[in-house]
Amino acid sequence: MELPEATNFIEQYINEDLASGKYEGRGNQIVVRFPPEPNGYLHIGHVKALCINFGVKEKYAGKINLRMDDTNPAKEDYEYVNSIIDAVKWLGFEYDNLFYASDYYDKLYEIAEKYIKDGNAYVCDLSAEEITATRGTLTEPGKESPYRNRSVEENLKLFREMKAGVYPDGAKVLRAKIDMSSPNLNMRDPVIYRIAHVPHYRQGDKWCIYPMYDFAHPVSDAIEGITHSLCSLEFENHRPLYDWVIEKAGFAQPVPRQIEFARLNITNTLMSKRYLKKLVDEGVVSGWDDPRMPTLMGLKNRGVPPMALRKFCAAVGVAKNYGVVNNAQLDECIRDELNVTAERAMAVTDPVKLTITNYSGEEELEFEKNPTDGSGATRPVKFSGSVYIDRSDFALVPPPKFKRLFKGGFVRLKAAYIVRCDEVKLGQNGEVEEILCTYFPETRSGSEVKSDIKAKGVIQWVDCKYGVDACFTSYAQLLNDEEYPDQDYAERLNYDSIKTCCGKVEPYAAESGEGKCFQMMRTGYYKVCAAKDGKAQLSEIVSLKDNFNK
RNA sequence: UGGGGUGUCGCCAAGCGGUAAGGCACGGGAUUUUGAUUCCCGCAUUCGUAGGUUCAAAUCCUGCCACCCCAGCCA
Repeated sequence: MELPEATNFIEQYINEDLASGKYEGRGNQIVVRFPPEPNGYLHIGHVKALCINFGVKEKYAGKINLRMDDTNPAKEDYEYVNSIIDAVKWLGFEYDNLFYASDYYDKLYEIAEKYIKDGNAYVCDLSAEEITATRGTLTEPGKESPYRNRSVEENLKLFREMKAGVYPDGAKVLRAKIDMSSPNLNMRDPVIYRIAHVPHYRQGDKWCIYPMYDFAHPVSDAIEGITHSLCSLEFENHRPLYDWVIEKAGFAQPVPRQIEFARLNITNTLMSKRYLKKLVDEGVVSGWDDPRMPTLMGLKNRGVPPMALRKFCAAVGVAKNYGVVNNAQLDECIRDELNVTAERAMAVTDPVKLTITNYSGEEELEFEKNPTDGSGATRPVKFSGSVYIDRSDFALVPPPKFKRLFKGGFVRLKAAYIVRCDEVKLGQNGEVEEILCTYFPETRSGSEVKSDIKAKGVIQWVDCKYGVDACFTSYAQLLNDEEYPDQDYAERLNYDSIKTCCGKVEPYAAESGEGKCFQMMRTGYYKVCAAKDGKAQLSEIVSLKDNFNK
């Protein structure tokens, strides 16, 4: 059979498995799954697992299930399953089936009874503390439970009573009977069922015993006919148990194979659910969808295009090395995507008035919507000869290599004319108040007439007459680990992480509709938000590269 | 101190016995009505380390070192 070229070690394994012919009876179909527990919101770390799994499905024309790994009723809720589904869809991934581990509870229970009948599981009366105490240590073997050798009949009776609700939480557990002296702690008679008189968000009060991950996960994979169960590195130690569970359950070959990969880490990006929750609970952020959060809802809210996240995962690759990707790589992927998808608009965040003394009247000029998407589409932009430019685009004393405006210098007003600064009006504190310029009609943008007048730089502007008041929000970089190793993440996020300033923006951008993304020329990529207090609101997605001052 | 993993450029990451891909970052240059984009060019004689096998090793063998994971009735 024709095998696709493997681009990472997971695909190599899949190719080997395919080549071995083990899936011939199933038409060589590869089946994978993405199994989040619905106990929280998906974040950027999950995108890697998503991309890997959906990537495999795509590459091998296989199937993929979205499976809610909901075996702990105390933590799970529909709120999370809905948010997970939304996030997966937002990323543009289409799954073949939506499954719930909780739908397998009957089957799981049946297999547990089989374990008992086969002498592979027993009901243990030890308390949680006692089980911990007898588990042994890294270097010493554990001690066998005194209940380890109960008869099949007794185990069955007890287990059925557990299910019937005869015992309180913690009174008894079902344990797999494996090897208390195994060097792998996971094999020392792990608990596979616990009693929890807690209603399940989907099953209600039907159950008071719930299967543990180590039992439910492999069985769920096997039930669904998963061929490759991809998970993160910390489950490597569980693989022998994974295989044991499936083998003793008696599933027919071929059975799923677990393959582990390194999870995603990004510098200055908090990825642990626990800390993320802390930020929400302490009110450091406005919620799970705060634009500073690395949750998919947060990223979406910030204006990050889903494709940028997928490109990022592709760039990062898949391996087993523990690594931390520099967040510059993420930023670059976001820019890369926005560069071709975002329209351009002009905005000034720190306005200074520039008046052209020899211009009168007004006109409509052509402004290219996006010079990089190849469309060449333009839109009109009104010009009245009196504009706001950004304070940083003018210098009283131009630094070396300065390409923008200074007294006596020339600069092009983007899409308009080249102007020369003749005079500068200063305020009481010496700050620039107004810049007076002369414009040159023959330098009109797109003009056929050749002009000898040249300008080294091009700056953006917003017309005084038509410009709209705007509020710009930007999210500062978190303090980095090297400089502030002891700083708490919550503090880092809190520290000046939102900055706002008021300026002017073109009406085109202000009226373009909430959610639209623009590159505000040299100031960065921004998302349009709902107007507030009569002002247009623009929030930064990612800053633009700026090589000046390097 | 048991077991399971991992160590290739500042950061990710290919490589699978035949003489170090790529991306990010960085440096230089060209084009540009965004100091953006685009486009060139440069960027590990060396693969944790010490030995060994081989005509030939990042790739095979051995020892050592470093880091990560495992003692939830969480997933």
